[in-house]
Amino acid sequence: MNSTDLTADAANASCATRTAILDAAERLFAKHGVDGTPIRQITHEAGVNLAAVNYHFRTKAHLALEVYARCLGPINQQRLTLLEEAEREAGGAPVPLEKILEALIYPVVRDRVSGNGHEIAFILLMGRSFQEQGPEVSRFVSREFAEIVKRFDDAILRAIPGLTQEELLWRMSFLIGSLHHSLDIWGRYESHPILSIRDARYPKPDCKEYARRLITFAAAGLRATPFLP
Amino acid sequence: MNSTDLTADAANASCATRTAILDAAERLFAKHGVDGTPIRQITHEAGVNLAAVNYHFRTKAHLALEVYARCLGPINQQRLTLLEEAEREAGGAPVPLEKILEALIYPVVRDRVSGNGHEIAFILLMGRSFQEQGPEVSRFVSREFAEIVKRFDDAILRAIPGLTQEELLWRMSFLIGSLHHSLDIWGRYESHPILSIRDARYPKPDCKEYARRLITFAAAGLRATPFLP
DNA sequence: CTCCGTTTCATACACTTGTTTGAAACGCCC
DNA sequence: GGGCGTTTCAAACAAGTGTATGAAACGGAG
Repeated sequence: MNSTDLTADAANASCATRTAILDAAERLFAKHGVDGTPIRQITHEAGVNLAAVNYHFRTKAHLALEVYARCLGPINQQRLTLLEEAEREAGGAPVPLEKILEALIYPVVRDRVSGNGHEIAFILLMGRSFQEQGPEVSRFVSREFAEIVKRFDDAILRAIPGLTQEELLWRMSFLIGSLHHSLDIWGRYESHPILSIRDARYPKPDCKEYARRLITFAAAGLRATPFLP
Repeated sequence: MNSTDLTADAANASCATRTAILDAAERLFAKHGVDGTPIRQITHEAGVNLAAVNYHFRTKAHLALEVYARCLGPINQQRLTLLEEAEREAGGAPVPLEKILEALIYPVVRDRVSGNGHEIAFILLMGRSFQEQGPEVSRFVSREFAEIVKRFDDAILRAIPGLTQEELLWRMSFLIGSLHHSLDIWGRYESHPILSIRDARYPKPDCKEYARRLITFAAAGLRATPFLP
């Protein structure tokens, strides 16, 4: 009866209209943002009644929270799985940096390219979640990322001896920014305005090649010898 | 009489309430986004009447456009000035990569730290401008960036022999993403949720140190030898 | 079939949004 | 000071927003 419970609030989880709402909301949230998508558009696209969203999820914020959770969970799970796999493969030795970055980056890229079911990347809204959403969403997202950050920080610190924790903190923010922004460009490659100003156009790289480019860039940035004052 | 003219539409530019609206709008847009800030909040914060914004700027979109223009102009101007200065200093030789990045990054960082007049960085909204705003704003922003991109692309290509244009295109998107995201974190360093999950806390770096960290990271990433398949 | 909890529906409510309107106040030049 | 273009103001408008309500439809258990 605790109304602050986030998962499985009032309804029994699996339900046709419920998941239909979640799917439509995820697609529309990714395209126009949470505040930018009216509930009516969600219900229209999902083919359900307007009141359904207020019945299954108590409010729009709760809906957004569950969309975030449903999208973030599998991705972070995959990240951890890939990292542990790489650690097992490396034995006791430090995991190669490129392997770590692959585990961090690839799940969200793969999800972007019409992955397991929801075709549009919702991960792009994660970065914006701290600005647009209320403190509830922000806290949930950051809590969801807590373990990820800790595990990957440790792995990277082992892979790059001499890198301080403070320097890593900033370089991780650089890395995450690179990931989100370039993913946005990659996802809407054909129609992105900033690309049309270049004279020459190049074919859109596929998922693997894009990830490789990003990993190469990030690995070099992470390994850079810090400027000592 | 051309109503599609963007700069100096109906009013004679300088006017007390007009600039008050622009200032308040810039501050609020940066904090809550364009769609997230009602006109009433702008006029209230500016201490002017509600109808003033529709009188001086015809519509809210026009207001946003002028806010973008007023913020983007000086920053890009500074960028070009710094780059030309570095080129003059280098004679005919290629400008050192770090100098180029400094010219690209420093103006927006400096603007962020309570610069010339408007204290809050509006530059953060630039990246989002393609998602939230209509095609008018997107086209304006991308046109505004056209020269910047071309000039800096050329300079970087000269500084890093062997780097292909296609690879540079992607690495620039990585760099811009790093800049925007880390700037967001840096600006709200004390209260950012993602930072509170780390055990240890470090003092917020000052403007110079933050820029140096980013430049070190980006320079290494740009210089990375591309993975050849 | 009947009953009852669950789900769906049409409709309405209260509120906020951007924009418009017409009158009042202001600042000048003659 | 009178007249007039420019600017400000209070009030209202129409449209869209999230949410609440109560009745109708559904679907098994008795």
